Amino acid sequence: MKKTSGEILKSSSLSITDGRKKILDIFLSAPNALAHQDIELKCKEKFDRVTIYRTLQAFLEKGIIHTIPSSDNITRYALCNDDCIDSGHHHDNHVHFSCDECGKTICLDETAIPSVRLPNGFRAHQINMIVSGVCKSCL
Amino acid sequence: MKKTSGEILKSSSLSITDGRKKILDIFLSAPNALAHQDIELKCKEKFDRVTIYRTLQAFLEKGIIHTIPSSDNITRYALCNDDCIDSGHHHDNHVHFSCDECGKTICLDETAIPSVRLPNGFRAHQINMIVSGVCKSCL
DNA sequence: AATCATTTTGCAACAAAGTTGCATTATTTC
DNA sequence: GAAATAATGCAACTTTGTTGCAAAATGATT
Ligand SMILES: [Mn+2]
Ligand SMILES: [Mn+2]
Ligand SMILES: [Zn+2]
Ligand SMILES: [Zn+2]
Repeated sequence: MKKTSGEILKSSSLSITDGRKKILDIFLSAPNALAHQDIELKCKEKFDRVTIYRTLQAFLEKGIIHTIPSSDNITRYALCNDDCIDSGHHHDNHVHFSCDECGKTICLDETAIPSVRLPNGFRAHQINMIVSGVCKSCL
Repeated sequence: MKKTSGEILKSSSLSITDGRKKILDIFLSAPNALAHQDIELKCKEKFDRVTIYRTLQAFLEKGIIHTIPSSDNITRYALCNDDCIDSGHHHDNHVHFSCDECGKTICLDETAIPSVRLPNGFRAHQINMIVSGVCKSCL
């Protein structure tokens, strides 16, 4: 059973506001990762740009969403799995896929990032893997 | 024997200008990846901001440098190995490391990106792996 | 349910990053 | 060296993100 936006906000001890509920609902029903601009287009007339920035910031800190690095320099956000919310720090260990055709970025939640052996002297804390190519829908 | 900036520009059929030579020299002597701002700080008084943008763009297209995706939304550039220049398309298959301490990003040229098995229906064209943590110098 | 303390929001103003058009200057070709 | 071609600097602009502050909304308390 999936949690509602209200429940997620409550369990993250964020006060429940129209803006946060709306933005979280957008994430909950989105099939792909969202950039700030995507969210702005979906609720520009309702909420200020600054509010969206601050909301995303709050969600990030609470472990509700995570960012996805990209070559095109646009920060994209996607929902975390529940563990991030509870534990307070991110451990999204899956591969991200960016489609060259449709431009969409998605979380491959089932695809774990393979381990890699670094040169001596380097200590890894976090690993990101972004694969680009053609996605399932565009093939 | 390392190529000079002039030789690299010539073999990429780019006309040789003071700006391009200077910026390429900065890359040739840099131990880490450079953001636009890093370059600007090193030659602000000499070249216009726009010229730096256009130079980086030209270097990218010619396969002289490649971009490194990052979470902090800052595009960083580093020299490609020679193959990219000759073949005309990028195939920088190494891991990138971003140090949380010193903030520097470096190419781990000797560390190949491990292969990963994607779900059915996805076709990979390019793979990026960015490891963050503590680098050799900061340990 | 009304009150009060605490957060959140919208607005304005700003800073930084990146792009485009165009006249001027530099580089290459002949 | 002259002509053709390409690169540069400047101005103007867009997009992205940040900050301070007053007004509005939320959550806790009575
Ligand atoms: Mn993800
Ligand atoms: Mn590299
Ligand atoms: Zn696609
Ligand atoms: Zn370091």
